[in-house]
Amino acid sequence: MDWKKIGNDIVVSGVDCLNLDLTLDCGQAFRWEKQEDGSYSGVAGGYFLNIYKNGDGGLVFKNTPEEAFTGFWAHYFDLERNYAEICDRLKSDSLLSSTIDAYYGIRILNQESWEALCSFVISQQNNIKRIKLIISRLCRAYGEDLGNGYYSFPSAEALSGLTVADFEALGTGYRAKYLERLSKDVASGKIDLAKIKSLPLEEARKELLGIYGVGVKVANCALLFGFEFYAAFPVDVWMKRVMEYYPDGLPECFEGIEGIAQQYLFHWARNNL
DNA sequence: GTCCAGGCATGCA
DNA sequence: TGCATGCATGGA
Repeated sequence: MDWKKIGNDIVVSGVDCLNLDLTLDCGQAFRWEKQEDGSYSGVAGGYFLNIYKNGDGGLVFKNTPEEAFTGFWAHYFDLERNYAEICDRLKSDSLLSSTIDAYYGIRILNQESWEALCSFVISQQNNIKRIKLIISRLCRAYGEDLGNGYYSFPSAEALSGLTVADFEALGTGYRAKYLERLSKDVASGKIDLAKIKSLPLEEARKELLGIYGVGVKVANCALLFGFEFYAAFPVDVWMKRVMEYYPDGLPECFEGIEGIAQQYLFHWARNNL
């Protein structure tokens, strides 16, 4: 991975295995929208970003300060990780072999713990389109105004004063009571997300499972997308169908990177099952 | 109108 | 421990 500043843009070359359509619109993050020119706009880490690939395959971070790129976006897009090597390894599994060829370029986005946990509590028994709708309302109502109609994901502190009725008004349905308690507990420090991130996987999962409204599926999504546990393997209604292809358990080549394998299988399931 | 979605808490055996 | 049930909402 190599990058340089061109005007106000950061242009990254040598990034293999990154398909923006597949990565930004595959149900791991809910705040990216494709623009008419094919680029993607969204917000993460309190930063607005417009991103696209240029004709040379370079990844263009438009109007992006160097410190935002090095301090946040490079890690968010997991640019330091060798996905080509990872995909080669996963392709020793026969189902993933064809799946990775078909959907090459899905990456894991390293989202902030709070946003990921909160988003996946909202995601339960819900569809991706409506998850995006609810989160968009949440950010517009309580996030920081970044201009041009973009808002940051509201902090736990910003949400800690809301009532259950306030969350219901966003369309969160029966999840409102989970969000109300979660916001207060994270804001007060009763739930320490940074500490959870520092624990071994099994202990981190146990901590998350102790949170009201967080079960196995939501915990594993949060672990994978918000706590950098690449061995977390979320199983939702789609993945349950995929699991019939692995009656003897997951193959050895998934070891340690189960979450990346899962993203390809999830995408395959949604398009083929 | 019915069914479903990146499920969970609760009650009951 | 495992299983049935209720739950809010909006799109198909």
